[in-house]
Amino acid sequence: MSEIFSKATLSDIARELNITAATVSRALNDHPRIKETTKKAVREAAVKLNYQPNKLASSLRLGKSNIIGVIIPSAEINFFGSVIHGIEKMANENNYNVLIYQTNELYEYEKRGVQTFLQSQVDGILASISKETINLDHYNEIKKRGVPLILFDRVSDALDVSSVVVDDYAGAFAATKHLIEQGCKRIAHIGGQQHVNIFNQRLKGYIDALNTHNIPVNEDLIVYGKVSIDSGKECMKKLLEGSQRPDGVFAVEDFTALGAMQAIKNANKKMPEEIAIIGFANEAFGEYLTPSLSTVNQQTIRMGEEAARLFFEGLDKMNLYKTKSRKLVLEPEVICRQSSIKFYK
Amino acid sequence: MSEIFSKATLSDIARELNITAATVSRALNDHPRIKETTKKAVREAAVKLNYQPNKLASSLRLGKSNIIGVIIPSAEINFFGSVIHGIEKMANENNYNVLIYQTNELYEYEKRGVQTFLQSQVDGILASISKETINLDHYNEIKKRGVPLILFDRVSDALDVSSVVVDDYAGAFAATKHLIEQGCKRIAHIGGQQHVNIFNQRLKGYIDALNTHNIPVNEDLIVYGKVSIDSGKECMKKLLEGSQRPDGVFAVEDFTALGAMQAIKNANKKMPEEIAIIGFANEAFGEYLTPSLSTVNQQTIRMGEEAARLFFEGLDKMNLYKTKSRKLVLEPEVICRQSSIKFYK
DNA sequence: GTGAAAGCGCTAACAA
DNA sequence: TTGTTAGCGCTTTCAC
Repeated sequence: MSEIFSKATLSDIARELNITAATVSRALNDHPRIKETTKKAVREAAVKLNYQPNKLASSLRLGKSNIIGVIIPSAEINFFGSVIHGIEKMANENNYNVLIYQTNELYEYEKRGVQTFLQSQVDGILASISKETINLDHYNEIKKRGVPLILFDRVSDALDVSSVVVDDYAGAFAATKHLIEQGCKRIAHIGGQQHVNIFNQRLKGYIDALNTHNIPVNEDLIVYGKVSIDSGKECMKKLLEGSQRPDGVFAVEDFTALGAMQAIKNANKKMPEEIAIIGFANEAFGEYLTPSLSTVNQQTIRMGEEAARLFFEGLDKMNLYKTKSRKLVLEPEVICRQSSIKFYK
Repeated sequence: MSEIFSKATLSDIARELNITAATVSRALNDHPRIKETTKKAVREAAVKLNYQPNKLASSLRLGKSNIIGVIIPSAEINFFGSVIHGIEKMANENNYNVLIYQTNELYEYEKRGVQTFLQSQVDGILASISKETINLDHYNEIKKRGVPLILFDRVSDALDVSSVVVDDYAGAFAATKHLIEQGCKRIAHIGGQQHVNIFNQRLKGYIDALNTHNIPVNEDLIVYGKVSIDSGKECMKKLLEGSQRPDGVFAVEDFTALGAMQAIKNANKKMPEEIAIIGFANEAFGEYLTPSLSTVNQQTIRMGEEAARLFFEGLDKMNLYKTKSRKLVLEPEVICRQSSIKFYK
């Protein structure tokens, strides 16, 4: 392989045709005042020389990279994979690229991600705040620099930026109501870290659903875990050993529900007859458990699309931060499966 | 909010301190021949002005972007999420960033992804070939431009590049052998598209395991599907309706196995007593099915790490393509769960 | 319709 | 130890 790796530039094409780089640039960008014949010649030379535009150079010149930075807690969580799918779909349609940064739910990584994105001159940042994060200075830094910021799913009211969330409160309310309708009398809740907004909202939805249906809220039926399979198992064990044996469980999300189901099986309780259970998030595995897991669908792809849409709309308006920030709330829906259906209508 | 969004540059710092931008650049990069006091002053001014380096400019100048482009079929597949995790880990350690492009298993998107990456001046591309792809010109283009290319998982022997794969043949052999050891006599295989290398290898491993153990290969026990839950269900139905009722099934991957399990349940057959089953890939859900699904672990995170490592090693050698391409083969291991264990030792 | 020239922000060779 | 200068590849204003 003796050939030298030659990357052709605008000037190479220009030299080939005895014109200037400026003309070549205009021709390739389909500038109206360039002769058709010139454009044709340029395009042909570009193909011949195997020209690929250097986006770095163009971005530097234009002050615009056509890159969206996306910060997510983990690419291994199905939910975020789906959201990214939605974001990429919109990005592709608008000729944008997507850079992804995983925080592994760690504050330090999140800070690094923000910094990396700012240095890479991304045109906007879409982010979902990690569980560990409490200090939000790095996000304020983004705003301060005039870089559009949109939050999705894990948002914070302390930041005045546009965001897309699922109505966790409504979803939790509906899930709890569903259990009530199935005849459950002692409905427990396995919650998550309460400083995380969405988990707190789900707790509230649960409580209000009980109140609305005149079922007393029993503190002994509420336990808080760390949002994982193991934690779900632990929490459920506690509930089963408590004095108030629940006949229904609303788990803060599906992995927690999964752990709880294992604990219930270990205790030889029947689902849904003795204990009905419902999760949240519609993770892929839920459909295939035995019994299949009822859950709440969050419209993940749509969330990604909407987050990207908010970003692009902000671009159109020239400056996102000049207009009032918008909060988009997607309506979740209960998915009834075997784990919660006691009565067949 | 009246403040102008001002992005400080090297010259801004220079002006502040009455020195030149070159010195500032050197100071921030900790150049040895810069006075300590100067460095200190520069760093302080940088903080004061809230300076963030413009990586675009630096990359353009250096001809090096410190970005690795990763092409994957889908971020929603857990497997690839894990691999990315491994890649990002290595990338972070080496001060690299990761750009991700999803092909959705489509050839056209894959081509676009490659082009986008080349234009973005990524320093290297790690890719997993989509199912639909047959023409490989776009990958050859990467090589031709002297950009390092490493393939992982879905590789092609037609491309002479370094790669990381799991030994699919060995994994399939071990999985089939496991079923034989459990006493299965009529072991079926639900395969995938045979032009996809890994699926073909798994078929071969299955056949050779049977041969090695003197079990005749029965064509009626081999069916080919499209690698999905529904397809797995369909294929299993066919097998159950056939004349050669299998007492063991090796499915080409876990989703296929999942579909097959549903078909088996629908037919009221007992697992593993009447039909034992094992999948491939160790998807997250397998552990939580009833019965839990035996499968083959592919060491996904490790795969990402090794792919990235191959890239960085190539960098050290100045030019990846000057040295012979390396094929790294990770050894998979059978994970025995309830779906396949007939005898407890 | 095209050319000339300048500059985006950074770094490196060469000078001093 | 620091300054001067040039240039990475592209786009755009101003000129003709």
